[in-house]
Amino acid sequence: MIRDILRSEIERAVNKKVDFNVSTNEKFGDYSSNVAILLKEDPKKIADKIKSPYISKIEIAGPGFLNFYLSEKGLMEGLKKLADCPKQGLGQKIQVEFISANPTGELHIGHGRSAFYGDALANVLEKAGYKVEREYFINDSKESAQIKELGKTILGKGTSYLTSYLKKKLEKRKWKVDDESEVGYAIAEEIQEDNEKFIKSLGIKFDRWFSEELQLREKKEFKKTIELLEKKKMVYKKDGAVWLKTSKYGDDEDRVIVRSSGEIAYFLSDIAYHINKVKRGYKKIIDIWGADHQGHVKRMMAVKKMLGWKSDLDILISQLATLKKGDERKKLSKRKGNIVLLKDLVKEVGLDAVRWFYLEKSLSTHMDFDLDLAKERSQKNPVYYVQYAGARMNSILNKSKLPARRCFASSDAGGQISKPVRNLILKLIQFPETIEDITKDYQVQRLTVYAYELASEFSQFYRDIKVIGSKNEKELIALVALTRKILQDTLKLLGISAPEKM
RNA sequence: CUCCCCAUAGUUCAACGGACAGAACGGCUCCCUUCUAAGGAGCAGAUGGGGGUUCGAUUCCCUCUGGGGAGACCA
Repeated sequence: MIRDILRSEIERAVNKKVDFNVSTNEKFGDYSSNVAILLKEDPKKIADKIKSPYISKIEIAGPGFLNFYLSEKGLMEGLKKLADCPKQGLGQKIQVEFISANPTGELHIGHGRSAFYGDALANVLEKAGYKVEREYFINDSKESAQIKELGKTILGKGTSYLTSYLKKKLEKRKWKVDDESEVGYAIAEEIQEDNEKFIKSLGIKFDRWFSEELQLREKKEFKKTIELLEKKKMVYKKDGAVWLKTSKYGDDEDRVIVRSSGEIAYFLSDIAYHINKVKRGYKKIIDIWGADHQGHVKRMMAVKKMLGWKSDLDILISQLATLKKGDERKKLSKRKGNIVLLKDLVKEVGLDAVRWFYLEKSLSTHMDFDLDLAKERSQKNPVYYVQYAGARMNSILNKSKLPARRCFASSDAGGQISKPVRNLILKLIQFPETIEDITKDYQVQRLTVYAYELASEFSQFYRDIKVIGSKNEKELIALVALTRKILQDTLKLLGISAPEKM
């Protein structure tokens, strides 16, 4: 990346250890750095020491920033680096677990956050060179409370989860056994199957569907986990229940892992699951949980410390969506029935617009879900602006008689790079930087910002430069082809289609 | 009562501790003999209050206010 090249050029010039920035901000040169401010040195002196063929000009501005302008060679170098994107992953294994909705009903719009965010994050990490596994945990243990609850409803002894969807599923069903666990599990499997189908239709592919029942409970993993924790002397009995000393490792209090009834608590299952994951040798495990699980973060982190897990564990919390109707704000609640299914939203608004709608927001934002706005946005969504720019690129490439070469080589510039071309190149070379930034801070919405900016930059280029018939047509076609490639890559990471025509 | 998250234009959202806080939608002006006007150019409009750390704070710390979550031997 050109940013890294500039960084090392500066490092060489100052020859000191300092954690400085090299950033882009179109207002201030192509790249800019605060190195002089941090070192409290005369920026001019530092600027004079930097000699690089990639830099054509250094400006000193503001409270001592160095603003860099790339030379033609710098621009071309940046474009060359596009091919080998970032490489920080080096094939390390990362696991991303997301959605993991209970198999007791359909996915609602709250699940959409985890779904699209997790998918896009996994895509980005993959692009950055990590080996990513996407995993979905199915809470389907026959011992678990919600499966039993579901079972009760099925047997007519309760009303939990009783949606029209479930009612339809239960029509004309007769049960030979009178066992809540068994019937609950049977129906949960069917619901899960429906959900998996639906998730696939969203363009999300999981590498592993991890069943709590089959891969933990049936394999006696709960028992093994308790034994392990006992061996570590981390458990004790109180009031007939088994407790884990999580408070020793940063949790607010100790937690029950086996209830006095002998049933296991969900927390134990979660520990067993994470032990299973850790054993697989990931460099990093990323869990995306709903806001209702935020209270569990501390206890899981406590277990990580307690057992000395080697894998990094990042638990991301997706904040709740609230439903807004006019001035009224409602909590999404299954019980109150003001739940909106994700499939209905997709049906109404379209998958591309829905994905954009979700992905442009950071995970920690409390989403105010205004259904009317979402519908309105189906027509005014920025995603169409981005796609439209892509369609224009296609149109140019199709109309030109010249073949689109892969590379926009230095010689193509013909000695002079015009402003619109230059701006477009600068935006292109920010692509790997955006990927790198996201792998560090997981702020996936940067990608939608980037996509929009790239489309916008291209639209200006389109206005100013007539490609077909120009004397530089060959070079410009190569640039357009490259832009299309990067735009397609970006949309692919977001899981959004790139139509050839609109 | 304790813990966690949030508070930015009229609205929905952005902003690795950096410069003059960006977009979109909505409002107001302009631009179609030009490779797709689903486009482009421009105007108006915002960091909840008070402290602190820093050369520099939307960002970090404290506090107040206002929202939302979590606080079961439910998940």
